[in-house]
Amino acid sequence: MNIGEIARRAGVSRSTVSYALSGKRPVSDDTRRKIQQVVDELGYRPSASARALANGRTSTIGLVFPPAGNHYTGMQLDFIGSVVEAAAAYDYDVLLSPSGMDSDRSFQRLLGERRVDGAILMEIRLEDDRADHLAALDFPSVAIGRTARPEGAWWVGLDHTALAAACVHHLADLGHRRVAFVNRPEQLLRSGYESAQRGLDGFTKAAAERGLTVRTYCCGDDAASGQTCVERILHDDPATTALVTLNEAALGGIYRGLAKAGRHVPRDFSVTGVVASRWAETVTPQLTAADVPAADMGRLAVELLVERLDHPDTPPRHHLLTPPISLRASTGPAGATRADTTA
Amino acid sequence: MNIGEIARRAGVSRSTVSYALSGKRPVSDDTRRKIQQVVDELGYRPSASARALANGRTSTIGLVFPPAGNHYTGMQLDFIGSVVEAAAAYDYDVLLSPSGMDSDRSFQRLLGERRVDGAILMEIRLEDDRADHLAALDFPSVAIGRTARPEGAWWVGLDHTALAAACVHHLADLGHRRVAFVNRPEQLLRSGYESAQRGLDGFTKAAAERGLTVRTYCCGDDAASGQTCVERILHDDPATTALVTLNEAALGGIYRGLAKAGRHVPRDFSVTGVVASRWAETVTPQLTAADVPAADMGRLAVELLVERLDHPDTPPRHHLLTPPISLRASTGPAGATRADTTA
DNA sequence: CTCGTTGCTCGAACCGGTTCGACGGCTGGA
DNA sequence: TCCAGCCGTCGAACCGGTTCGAGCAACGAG
Repeated sequence: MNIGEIARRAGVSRSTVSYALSGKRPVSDDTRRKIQQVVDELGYRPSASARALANGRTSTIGLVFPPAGNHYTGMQLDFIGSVVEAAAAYDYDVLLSPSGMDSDRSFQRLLGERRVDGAILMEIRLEDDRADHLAALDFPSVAIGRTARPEGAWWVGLDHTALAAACVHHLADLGHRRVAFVNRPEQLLRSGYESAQRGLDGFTKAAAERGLTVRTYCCGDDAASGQTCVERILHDDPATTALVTLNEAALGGIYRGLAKAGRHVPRDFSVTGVVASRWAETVTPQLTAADVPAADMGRLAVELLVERLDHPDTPPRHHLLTPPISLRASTGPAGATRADTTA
Repeated sequence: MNIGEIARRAGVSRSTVSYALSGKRPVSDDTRRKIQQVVDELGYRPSASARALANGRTSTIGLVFPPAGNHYTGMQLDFIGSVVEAAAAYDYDVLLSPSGMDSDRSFQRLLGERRVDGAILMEIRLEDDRADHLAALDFPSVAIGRTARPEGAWWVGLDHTALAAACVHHLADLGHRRVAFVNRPEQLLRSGYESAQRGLDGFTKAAAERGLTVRTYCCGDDAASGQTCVERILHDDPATTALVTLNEAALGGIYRGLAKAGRHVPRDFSVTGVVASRWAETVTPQLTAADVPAADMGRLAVELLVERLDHPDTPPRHHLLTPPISLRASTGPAGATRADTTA
């Protein structure tokens, strides 16, 4: 059931079938109907590979996500879901590529073998080999997150600096003076992982502005690490009354650690951070947090990429999002525990 | 930089280059070295589309996941991650396809346009259009989950009946007599969603065996629904002392509902169910549950599919997994609340 | 009636690989 | 010395589409 078969049965040439189906040249009504009938009868669909070979477009976009071994977070799932959905709306398929490094094998497949028309990069670093590589090749791509010098690039990102700062201000406004910061794992921070770096930066600067006493911690992406981290925090400075976290996966453990230490949230201890709303609402008490609009970001990334593919000469565009803090139930005025602090 | 260019620079014919790279026919060492050198210099990689067109294999597998609009659960993320990883190990890419119905557009793209060599189906129903369709076409596919009549099919599944029963027995052994079942959303149950159906079945039968008094509930896939559901349970029968759930996403809400109602877990109320371990460990107290080995299942599915692709005439194979219940901290002997029940 | 348009359709070339049959040169045995 | 056989290479055909230039028929204008 290739195009030749259709042509034969419809009594026309292959090119006429092609034109009838693509509409790129006029075809008489009679002919078109005849062809359409044969196509419907046989359930014919043109081969994606052949079409891709002929016109150089695969109608597929690559979604490059973090190296294996990493634990996936809920946010990433939301990204993937929304990217796939948005891509489908533009008639693109999504090819998943687990990739880390520049010279990664799977990365080579995407680009070198021309499996995709463009790519969306997740989990950006401030200095990002992959992003640099793509830019050097002028390969159409959109980053979810922005590098240290995002000027000439296409991206959709979160203003992690501002978000972390907003968390600090929120806590400072409530009277908290000793605040901890629970970041993503040290390995990610050190490798220049954007949200970890900018979040830490925003936290530190805002805390300095408000004259807070702070400690910052790295924490593994799982509940057990979260619990351990809280233990360390309370051991290092028992007078701590609040924390800010970027670490979604550790959240459950953080709560558990606080409960074990006898700190009631939000009466004795406030928790806030940057987390997707779904997860903020899962924990009890529900987390007051800057909601990461993962679904929007995925959709926006696809829209930018499609635009870039359709109009190769458009100047770079981007979206920098700063979602507001959603007040839920995990933060409250400092006070109760100040007593035993001063004691 | 196509194969002709390489051939010209190496001073050989296109076919020789092809053979040198694929190794399908012997090539002299001199020639091979010369070709390899040119390939390395130019960073040549053969076009995936052209190769797919020529030899009829795309080296891509399709991962068909649930229709958009569904909320994704943590389990699904683990599946996706492990499938992608395992596929990469076999040199396959993974194409994501959001698909529900048989005649779905994106499903048509995968099969009709021959974008993939085989497919993995997630979120199987007992009567599954997609699975039937694939079977009818003899299209290589592996289901994650099994249909009502899985005989001739390839699949890797969980014995939900046995798992739910195991939860019941665990609770009954602890002395619980009035137990609730929190299922996935009603819409999923009614559409014949496998885990919801078989889980309910296993729960009901085991409860009857043990002479328990039970009520079963459907619950939306989010925290708020979980909370509401617990309220309904305690309203319908305040003497309920335990529940079994399949609903990962509602878990946080279930805990919250219990806390709001003043039931302490596990002292006054036991909770158990079928949940991926990552999520069971996130909540406090950690959930005693049958751990869904999502990562293993993804890997096994890929292995089966690859085997089926490599040996088209192998008789159908499958894996039925029955992970044990991991004892954590959310279940305990019935007792404390028996007092006010009998009162 | 003839010529120039206009509107459809056709054949051929091309995209970039793979694969098959054939062929030339070298070696070894008779 | 001659021929068989083997090894390595080549040219051509093919996979299934798209696209371009050309050709043919019908039609209106002069």
